[in-house]
Amino acid sequence: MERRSNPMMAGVPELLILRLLAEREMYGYELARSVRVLTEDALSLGEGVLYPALHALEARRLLRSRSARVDGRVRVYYTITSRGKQRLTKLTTEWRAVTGTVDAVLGGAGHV
Amino acid sequence: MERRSNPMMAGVPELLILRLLAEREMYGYELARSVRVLTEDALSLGEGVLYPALHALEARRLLRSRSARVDGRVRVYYTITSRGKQRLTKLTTEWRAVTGTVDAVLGGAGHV
DNA sequence: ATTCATACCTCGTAGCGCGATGTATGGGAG
DNA sequence: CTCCCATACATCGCGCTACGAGGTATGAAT
Repeated sequence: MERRSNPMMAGVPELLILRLLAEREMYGYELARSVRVLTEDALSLGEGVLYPALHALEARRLLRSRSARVDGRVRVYYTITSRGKQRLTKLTTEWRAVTGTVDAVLGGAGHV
Repeated sequence: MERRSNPMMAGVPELLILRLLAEREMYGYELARSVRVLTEDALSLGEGVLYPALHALEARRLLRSRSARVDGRVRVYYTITSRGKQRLTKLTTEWRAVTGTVDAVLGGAGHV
């Protein structure tokens, strides 16, 4: 019955996925774990978000995937494409613009 | 035909409205103008976002409103309630947590 | 008489996060 | 040998939200 799903997370999964894959190739489950570890559980990339996001990103050709069997289990490894890198750059710029502007309003209050 | 509606804006309207009204009482149209001016057009609080948001906020008792006729035109002035202030504090904290964590991932890349 | 700024409003669409749920395998505990 | 947990993939449906488009009405300026 927990219905909270923080709207501030909108856009964040795509950004994080692209950013982490820009570093190195990873598989889905590994991405989820990485986010948990990197952010010390401040953010979580749940499976209901992660896998659909990966499929959508691949469909948009921002990622490419390969399957591999490791220790009997199937893993799907994802790599960022050059289009993905461009998208990451654009998203990062947008992110800084939006958050920077909001921060300015939150901070600099009454001077207008 | 412009269908882009930046997902990063999720949660931002509520935050901005509460923040600006914490400063002083304002009416809807004034809020829209204030955001444009304060952010130098970096952000816009369109009417399709603004008015539904104000109504929802009032329904949740985070705002209170009064109507006034000024120069023949009707204006609806909004004031933040104490519950609204609490909500603003909570949202601001959340905002800083999320953006701070994402920034950390964006910046500090490969050290894990 | 027309156009523009002010000032309010609503509707429909589309996008997205997310919990819940499902499948399957390998390893360790009992 | 069985049970459970971690690994590893996946989908579905709900609900929330932003936002363009469209609608009404007034006052001032052209």
